[in-house]
Amino acid sequence: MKPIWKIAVPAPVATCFDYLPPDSPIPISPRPGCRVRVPFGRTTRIGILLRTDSDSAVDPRRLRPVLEVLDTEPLFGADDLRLLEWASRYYHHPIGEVAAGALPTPLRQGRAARIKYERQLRLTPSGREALATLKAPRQAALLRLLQRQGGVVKTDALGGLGWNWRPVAKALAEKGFLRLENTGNEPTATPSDPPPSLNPDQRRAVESIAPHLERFAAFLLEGVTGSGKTEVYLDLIERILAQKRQVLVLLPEIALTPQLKQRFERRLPVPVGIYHSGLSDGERTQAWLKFRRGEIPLLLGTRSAVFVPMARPGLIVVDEEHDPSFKQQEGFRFSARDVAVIRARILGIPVILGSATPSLESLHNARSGRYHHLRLPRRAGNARPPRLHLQDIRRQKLCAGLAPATCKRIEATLARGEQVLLFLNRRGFAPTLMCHDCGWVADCRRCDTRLVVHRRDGRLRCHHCGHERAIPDTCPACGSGSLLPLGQGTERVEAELSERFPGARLARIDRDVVRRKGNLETVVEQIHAGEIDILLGTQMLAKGHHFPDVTLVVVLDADAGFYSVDFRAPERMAQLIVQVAGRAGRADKPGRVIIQTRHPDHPLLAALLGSGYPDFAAQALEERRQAHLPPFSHQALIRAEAHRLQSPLAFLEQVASLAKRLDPQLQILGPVPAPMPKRAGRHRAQLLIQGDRREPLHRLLDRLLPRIGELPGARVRWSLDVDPLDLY
DNA sequence: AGCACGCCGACT
DNA sequence: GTCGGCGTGCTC
Repeated sequence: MKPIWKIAVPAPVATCFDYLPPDSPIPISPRPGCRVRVPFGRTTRIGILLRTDSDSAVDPRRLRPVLEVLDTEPLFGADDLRLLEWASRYYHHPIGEVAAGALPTPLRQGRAARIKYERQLRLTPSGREALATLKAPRQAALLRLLQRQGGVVKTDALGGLGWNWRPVAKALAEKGFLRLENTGNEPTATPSDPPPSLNPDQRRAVESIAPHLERFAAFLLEGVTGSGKTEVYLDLIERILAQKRQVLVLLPEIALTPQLKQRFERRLPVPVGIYHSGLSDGERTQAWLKFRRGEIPLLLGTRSAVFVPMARPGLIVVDEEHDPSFKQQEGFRFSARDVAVIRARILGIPVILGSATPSLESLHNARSGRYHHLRLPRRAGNARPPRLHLQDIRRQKLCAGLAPATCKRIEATLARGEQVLLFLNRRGFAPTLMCHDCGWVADCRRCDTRLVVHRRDGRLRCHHCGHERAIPDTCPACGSGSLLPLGQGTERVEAELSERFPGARLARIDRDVVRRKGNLETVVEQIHAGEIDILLGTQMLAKGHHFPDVTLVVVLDADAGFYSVDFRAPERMAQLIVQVAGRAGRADKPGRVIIQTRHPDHPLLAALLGSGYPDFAAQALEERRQAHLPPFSHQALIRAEAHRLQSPLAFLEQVASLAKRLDPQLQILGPVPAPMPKRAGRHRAQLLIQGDRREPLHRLLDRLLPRIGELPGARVRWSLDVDPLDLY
C-alpha cells in the first residue's frame, strides 16, 4: 500500500490535499516541509508536504501523483509546520494559503531555494609580506589592489580589471597570500557604540527576563516614551547572540526599520538582516533563506517576518506591540503579535512585547498572570513628561475647530517663536455631505458608511472601500442646491487656519498630502529648520519623527475617539494622544497638550489626565468588567456573499440566529452591508460576533461554520476576523 | 479564487 | 441557431 502525501496546496479550501507519491523508479523518501509540484485541476501548483499517512478520505481513484519534489532540504522544520497549522486553524484560513504566505514570492513560485553568496578576496599577512618580492605582474597587481582597498575587495568589483582575475586569485590563494571567502562571514568590526549603563528600572527589567532565556515565557515591557525600552532589548539580545542563538525583532512599519537597524548595528557585533515587503523579491528570498539556515543571527522585520524559519531560535521581540499594523487586514487575517507569542511557545523561547501604551488585551494577559509585567515608568535622564490639559468646548464658538482659549494659547506660543502641532485624525474636507433642504446624506453604496468630502479634488470618497465619485452640484434626492459639508477634516481646518492665523506658516501632513507631494521628509525637514509654525495632521504625526521645537500640542476632537461605535476607539485615541504628545518638546522643555472635548468629566479622559496611560487602561478594563463585557473582545467577522436567490443580509440573519442558539451570551452586531466586488449582481454583508471568555470564540466558530453550509439558500463565502482570542 | 459547465433570454 | 450573462460546482 502506497503512502498518502498530505500536501498544503494554495487554494481557498480549508483542508490539505491528498496525493500519491511521485512516479519514480527509485522511491523518494518524503521529507515534510519540502515544496512539491502537484497537478491541481487543469494546472499545477506548488504545495508544501505536511506529512504522510497510510490512508485518505478521498476516493483512491481520484488521487493523482505528485509531479516533482522541489527541495532536498525542507524549507520548514517541524516547529514551523506546527505554527502554520495552528495559524490555519486559529484564523480559519486555508492551510495551503497560510503556508504559501509564509514564503517569499520566488519560493512560492517554485524557484530554487539557493543562497547567493557575495564573494570577496582578503589579503593575508603573508600576502602583505610577499608584496615587495612577487614577480608575476598580474599576481602582484591583484595584491597591490587588495592592499590599496584595505585588504578586502568584493569579487563583483573585479570585473573592471580587463583580465580574468580568477586563475590569478587561485594561484595566490594556493600560496596562502589571499583568501576567497563569502561576505558576511568575516569577523565583524567591534560595535562602535559602547553599551550605556542601564538605569535601575532597565536593570530590573533585564534581570527579570534574563533567568527565563532558556524556555517559553511572555513579557510585557511597558515603558513610557523615552524610558529606554530599546536598551533593555539590546542587553537581552546580546546575551542570546552570545549563546549563538538567533533573534527575531518585529516592528509595525517598514519606515521604522532603517533607524533601528542602524542602532542595532552600532551596538551589536553581528550584521542585522531585514525582512519586509519593501524589499525586492531577491532580497527577501535571500534574507529568508539565510535566517532559516542560521547565517543571519538577527532579523528585523514587519508582520510577514513572524513566519520566517529560524535555525537556532533564541528570542522574539515585538516592539510597539499595541500597533494595529501587526494585524493583517485582508486575506489571511492574522495578528503577527499573537502569532509571535504562540511561536515562542512552540519554540520554547521567550517573547518580549514592548510598548509605551500597551493594548488592553496584553495588559489583561499581564494582569491575569499569563505575561510577566515589567514597567519602565520613568524617562531616561531628567526628561519631564508632557503636561496634559482639558479644554471644555461646550457652548464655545469654534474657529478652525479651535476654542477661543485654545487660539489664545496658539498665539502666545507663536509669539514666542515656538511651534504648534494640531492633531485631527480625520482627513478630507468634511466627513459628511448633507442636503439642507431634505436631509439627504451622501452614503457609500457598498459600505455602511458616509462618503467623505474631498473639496480640493471635487470628489466624494469612501475611506472604507475606496469607492469615489464627483461631488454633486444639486441634491440627488430633491434637486436642491444647498448641499452642506458637515464636520471637520484636516483639509477644511487647514483652510480655516490660514484665515485665522494669516501670518503663520502652515503645513499639513496626512495621507492625501503625502501621496501628492510624495515626500513626508521634505515637510519634516522644513519643520526641523524652523520654516513651519503650525503643523496640522492625522495619525501620521504619531510615528517616527520627533519635533523638539513644538511646545504646544492640540488634540482637536478627542470625542471622536471616546464616543465612537468602535469599541477599540478610546484605546486607540488614548494611544495616539500619548504618542503625539511624546513627539513634542525637549527634555528640558516638555510640551503642553490641550485636549478639546465636550465631555470633560469622561472617566477615561480623567484617568488619562490623572497619571497617564496606565490609569486610562486600568479604568477602561474596569469599565468593561462593570458592564459585564469581556475584558477585551473576541470578534469574528463573517462575510457572506450571495446572489439573487437570497440577499446576504437575510442570510446572515439566519447565521446570527444560529449563532445565538449555540451561545445565547453572544453579542451580535449587524448584519451590515459590506464592500463588494468585481462582478455585478453579487452582494456581500458582514456580521460581527463578539464572544466572551467563557467559551473562546474560535471553539464556537468551529461548531458554527460547518452549520452555515447547511442553511438553505444562497451560496456563502465567509471569512473571519478573529481578534484576539484566548491565546493559550 | 478561478474556471468550466450549463441554463436561459436576446440577437445576427 | 448561438452568443453571453450569470448561477453552480469543483479542485486531491
